[in-house]
Amino acid sequence: MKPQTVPDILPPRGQMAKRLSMLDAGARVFCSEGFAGANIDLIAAEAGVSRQTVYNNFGDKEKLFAAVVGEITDRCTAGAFAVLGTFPDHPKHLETDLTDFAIRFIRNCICDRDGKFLRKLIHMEGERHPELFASWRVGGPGKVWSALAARFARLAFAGFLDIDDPDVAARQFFSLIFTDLQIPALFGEVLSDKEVARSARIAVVTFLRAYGRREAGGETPG
Amino acid sequence: MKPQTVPDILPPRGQMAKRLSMLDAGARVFCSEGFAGANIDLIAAEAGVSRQTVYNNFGDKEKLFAAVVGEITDRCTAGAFAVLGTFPDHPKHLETDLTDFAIRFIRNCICDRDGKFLRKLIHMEGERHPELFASWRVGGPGKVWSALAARFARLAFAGFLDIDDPDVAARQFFSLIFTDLQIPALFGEVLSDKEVARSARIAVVTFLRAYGRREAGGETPG
DNA sequence: GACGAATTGGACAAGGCTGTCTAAAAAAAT
DNA sequence: ATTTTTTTAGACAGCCTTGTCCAATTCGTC
Repeated sequence: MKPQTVPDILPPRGQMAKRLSMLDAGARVFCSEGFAGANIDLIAAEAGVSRQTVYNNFGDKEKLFAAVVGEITDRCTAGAFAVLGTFPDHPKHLETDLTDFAIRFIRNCICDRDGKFLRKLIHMEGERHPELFASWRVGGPGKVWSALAARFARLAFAGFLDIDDPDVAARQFFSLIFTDLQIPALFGEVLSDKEVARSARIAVVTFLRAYGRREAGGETPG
Repeated sequence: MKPQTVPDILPPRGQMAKRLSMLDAGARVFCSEGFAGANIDLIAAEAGVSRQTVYNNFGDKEKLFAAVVGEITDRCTAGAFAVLGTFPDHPKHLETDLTDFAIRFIRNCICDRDGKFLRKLIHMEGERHPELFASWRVGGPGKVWSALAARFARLAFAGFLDIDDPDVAARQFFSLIFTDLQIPALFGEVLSDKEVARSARIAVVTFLRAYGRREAGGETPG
């Protein structure tokens, strides 16, 4: 063990720190001003670097934007899979565990900074430059849905749920989760933990009304 | 009957035609280029008027944008209420009638031109200029949800549904309807009638699994 | 400490856009 | 038919932005 050189990228220092700083500032400015309205000088200032450094690192505005999109989509996909790893495969109390899972998903994938950025980036440039998001579409939502569907299928197999089509159930689960978050999210409103918890709770209640086991009566098993 | 003077505004002619044309072109250009990227010359050209006419009618770019937002939000709200008027208050076959209603809603409020414009406008400027959408928020989704909740409550009272909170059920109904449309809509993809019908169908099936009457068992009553 | 790479701040040209102004033309109203 | 209003095309100033270039400076590393 020679702690002299640190080959790992644990503390992003030096060039990497600047690069991340620029991507971060780029995400902020692009999202709030739009691509055309975004000002490279402002991005450089917010990143704490000179404009020339931005051009040195990314070439031009469009390439910077593409890099920002790549960074955000990667982070969002990683975040979604991280939360997916906390799915309650062996639930003690199904409703509670699913609700907690939903809360984690909302907090880490929808209401967080990257989630907001991703939504805005897609809305801004999804139609004009779909190729920027092509890899995200197949590696992000597509895979996340499949993975969640597999978890639901396992729960159904174990007798916790009554599901015909796990893929449909997975997509509808997300949709129900987002029900009351969509409009506030559009206007950048920050949701309190209480609101998030309430949204998750009523979503899971409805989800279980639709997909919970029929024979075993609802909330009072014992 | 003196058809010499036409006080009504039935055929939008003259100034009104130009105004609508400008609002229309403005919506197209603002939505595809963003506010900062939108070019007044291009809007004027697409509207078939001179740039000066745009300035004469709306003052400046921001006022034109506000007028576009007002026009689109008004149209979307009106469209939503028009579809709401076709709700099956006395369903012959609940699932079929609700599915048809959902299809009408998708076609006329989500997948139509104004629906697309509204989503983009909100995403672009909702956070920066929430006041532009304040009246829409209370008069649009808020009222539509309430109205749909009232219809569901009536169906529940008539014994067709089993609903605890009609407001929640109404919002979740919309949410389920949009499940499979969100991402394609983001990328401007046009949905076939088949896809729309399928989305509506599986949404209504799940909705009825959650909120259909309990005692009258679903598909396998025996 | 010394070297090379990266960074900085500023100046700079080229281009685009907004918003105003004007005189001519067209449209509408009387 | 005439008068009034609206529309048009074009020119124009002012401003902002992108992207490049360059000399001076700082940073990371040996």
